[in-house]
Amino acid sequence: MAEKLAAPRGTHDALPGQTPAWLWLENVLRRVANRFSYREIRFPTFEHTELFLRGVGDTTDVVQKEMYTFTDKGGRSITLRPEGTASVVRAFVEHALYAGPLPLKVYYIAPNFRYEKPQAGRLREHHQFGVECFGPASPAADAEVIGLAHGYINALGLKGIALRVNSIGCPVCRPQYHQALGTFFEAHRETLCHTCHDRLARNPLRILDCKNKPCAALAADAPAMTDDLCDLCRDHQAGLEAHLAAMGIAFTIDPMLVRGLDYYTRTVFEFVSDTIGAQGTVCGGGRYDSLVETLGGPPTPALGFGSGIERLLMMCHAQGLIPGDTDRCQLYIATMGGRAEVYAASLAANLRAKGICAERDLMGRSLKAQMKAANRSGAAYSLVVGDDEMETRRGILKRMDGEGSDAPVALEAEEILSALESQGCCGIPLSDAPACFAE
RNA sequence: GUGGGUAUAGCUCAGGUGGUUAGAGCACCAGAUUGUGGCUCUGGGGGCCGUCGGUUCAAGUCCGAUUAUCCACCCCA
Repeated sequence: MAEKLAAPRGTHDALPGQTPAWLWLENVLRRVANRFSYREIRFPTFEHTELFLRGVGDTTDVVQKEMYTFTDKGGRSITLRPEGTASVVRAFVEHALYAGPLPLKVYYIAPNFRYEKPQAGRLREHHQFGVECFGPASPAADAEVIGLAHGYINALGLKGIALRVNSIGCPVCRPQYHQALGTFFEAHRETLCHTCHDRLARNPLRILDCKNKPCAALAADAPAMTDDLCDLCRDHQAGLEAHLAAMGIAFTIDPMLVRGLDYYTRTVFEFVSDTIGAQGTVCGGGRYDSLVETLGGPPTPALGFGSGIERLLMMCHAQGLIPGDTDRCQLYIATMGGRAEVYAASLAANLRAKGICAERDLMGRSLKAQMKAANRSGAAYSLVVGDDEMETRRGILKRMDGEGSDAPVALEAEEILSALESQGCCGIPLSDAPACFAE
């Protein structure tokens, strides 16, 4: 054998045994998004590097040291998307969706790429369910977006996830706060850690998020943003809290909550679990009222969140929430002899066209081994086609669960189909409604 | 980018202080009066013990490096 290759560091395959869990999760997410009238948006996996420099912010770690950036054959600087919001906003502006009816509500399920050191719940390619809502400035929208996240967490049955909310102000009040923070931390410069010295110069807000004990202790005494919010931000925050309370969504105000992406204004929030390791943020987002304008569109308030699919899956696994695979084979056709094998091919094809999941041996196995395979496939019924059956044109539909009685049947697709249907084993139309609308 | 743990079969792991042909369970394949699965029993295939170098008469075992992986910091989902 030739030398083996492995998937790149920090990436994972979803093997056939694991994809049912992904599909289940994605379906729940799509349905919940659908209930809130969100529509799916799709966008490229790579963008011009400048989009993220301008959108995410060039002081962020994500942009400074985690992007997969390369020059393409045309000499353009291209970057593999590190997060979804910038792409959605770009599409919103590029296609002038601001000229259409607002609010515009979109969701996506897409991979993101960041050059990080892999860890529990942290990958170099991870998948995100994200939603973005363009147009509304009202805190009702903040509450609805948070409500959507709350909605799928409930729909999945997840326990032990806490919601933390904060306001980081707006372009009017944040500069004052920055200044207040700056002077406060400047006075205690010697107790700050190395990285926080850097933060002090670039973005003192980040010091609040530092986990180093001395910094955290200092941060606890730092002036809180809530004290420096302008009236409009204060009203907005109060409105959000009132909405959340009315919706029965429990939350805590966390003055230390700061997000690492520069575009956030006012509301920021996180849904956090402490059961999946150190990387416990399962959903994070907020309002970004200036981003559309920053990326060349008209001033348009907007907000959204991103939610890590892999982290959600980890939690669902840990809490035993993932249902068994229901995509089982319905009929396994076992054959003996060349004539039967060819006939089984036509039977299987006809039944599949009628929406039955029909399986047959492709490995040239003995009848006994075929029955084993049938059992393993989870098939509800099996049908043996051998010399006798080819002679009499009749066979026996055998129930693989060993219960009830086996049914004689003529060896015609139509007859087999009606026999299956009479036992409640029905075909599924091959052009079904989209999964998110299926009940 | 910084720190710690681990690396033996497809998977989960055994292999005291170095000592002949490296093991188990699960999985896979084949049989158990030759046309019928699940349970049981029997047998089989499959490992340059992550890689390279060092110590030694002798290395899966000790030392070093390297790579991968896991966990934590940082940051984020």
